[in-house]
Amino acid sequence: MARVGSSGQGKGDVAAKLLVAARKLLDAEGADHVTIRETARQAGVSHAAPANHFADRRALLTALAVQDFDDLAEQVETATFRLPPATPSRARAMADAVLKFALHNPHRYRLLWRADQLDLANPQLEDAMERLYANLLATTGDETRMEVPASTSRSLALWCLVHGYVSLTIDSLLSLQADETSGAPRLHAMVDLLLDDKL
Amino acid sequence: MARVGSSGQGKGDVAAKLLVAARKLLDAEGADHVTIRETARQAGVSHAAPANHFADRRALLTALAVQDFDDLAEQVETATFRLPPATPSRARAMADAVLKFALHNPHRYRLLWRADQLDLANPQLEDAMERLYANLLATTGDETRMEVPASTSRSLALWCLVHGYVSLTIDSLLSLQADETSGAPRLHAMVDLLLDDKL
DNA sequence: AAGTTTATATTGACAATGTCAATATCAACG
DNA sequence: CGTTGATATTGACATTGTCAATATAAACTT
Repeated sequence: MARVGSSGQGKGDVAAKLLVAARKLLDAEGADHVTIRETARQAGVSHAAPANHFADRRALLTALAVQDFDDLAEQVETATFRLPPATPSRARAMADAVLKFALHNPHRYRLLWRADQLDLANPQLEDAMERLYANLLATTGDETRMEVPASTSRSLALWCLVHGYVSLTIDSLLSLQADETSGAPRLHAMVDLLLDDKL
Repeated sequence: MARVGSSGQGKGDVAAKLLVAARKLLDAEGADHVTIRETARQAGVSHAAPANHFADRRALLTALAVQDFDDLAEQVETATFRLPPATPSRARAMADAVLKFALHNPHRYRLLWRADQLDLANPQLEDAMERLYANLLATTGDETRMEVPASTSRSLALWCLVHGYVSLTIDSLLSLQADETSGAPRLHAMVDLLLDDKL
């Protein structure tokens, strides 16, 4: 059984130490460089020890993604919860929060959408994703939760626009000179373009 | 020097055979399963033979991406070139073409944006990307080529919207029930939402 | 024609990885 | 005290990308 807090081991559980090590690797070099063996090395355990806490590499990456989905959801929440729903200013705040998160830690943002590397059936991941989506789709407030009305939704379009822009931006794939430092003004303008005369 | 068509070798150059094998692997299992050794095996050459034609794995994947960028650009062109610029119908046609390409071969579409796996400095890749972007950004026709005006552009917003939707769709990350078979109607509606009262 | 260069192909090796099997350790429990 | 169960370790295996050494054969030079 997993001992609680009995003997004084330096920091915490092995699982926790592994997650810390894996996160450092993710932030430094990206998901592809988060290897089980290097993570174990950084955590100071043998190369097979992680198997007791994470079934395989996918499970380890999924655990990281759960943290990051929650982190992003929280940042979006705190950036928008005070603003009135269905307003351009709230939409801009959401876009800003996502862009800021992704620019600050691109590897984390990329991991969130690497469906091939994650265990999408993981309940914790599902919950964390749902939490984020609940916030994203509540931005324009024209529908409640996951419900998609007849044709489409402003919220969905807004989210796709933001995600597309952010994804391409952090990979420098827009092939457009960025004369603006943060890129946020351009995103603001695009959000306004989508919402103009509609809110 | 590379011999031309001298001796009767079954199909074509080794480089060509490698690309064919690599493409089959890409389509079947995704970029992560396009390994140099398996590609060589499928092409019937030794595991080190590819090194003569592709410097490393990245170069092989880049060669695939060049073909796919060109392919996608061509499909967007043929789907839109007859339609009048700066019209919603042309924008919808562009969106349809991209979505169709991605749904038909998701692994190819994903590869295009895997900046970490591609050699973005490769001139052929740059050309192919530029060709695609020229088409994408000409969809709404409010600017000529790569030129980004003062604030933003409808074209850029349109492209980000389409790319975001398509990316999330092929990875089943929208977490929305798809009661529509193709997903195209929903994308149409979102495109209209962006362009309404502006064209 | 003979010799030399050059491109390309092969074999073999190395370190690294994910994962499995066998074993060891060690605390909790009967 | 002995057993059990969770966890850790070592060792092994197949696979991968890449490099070095070598072989081959065509093309070019003299």
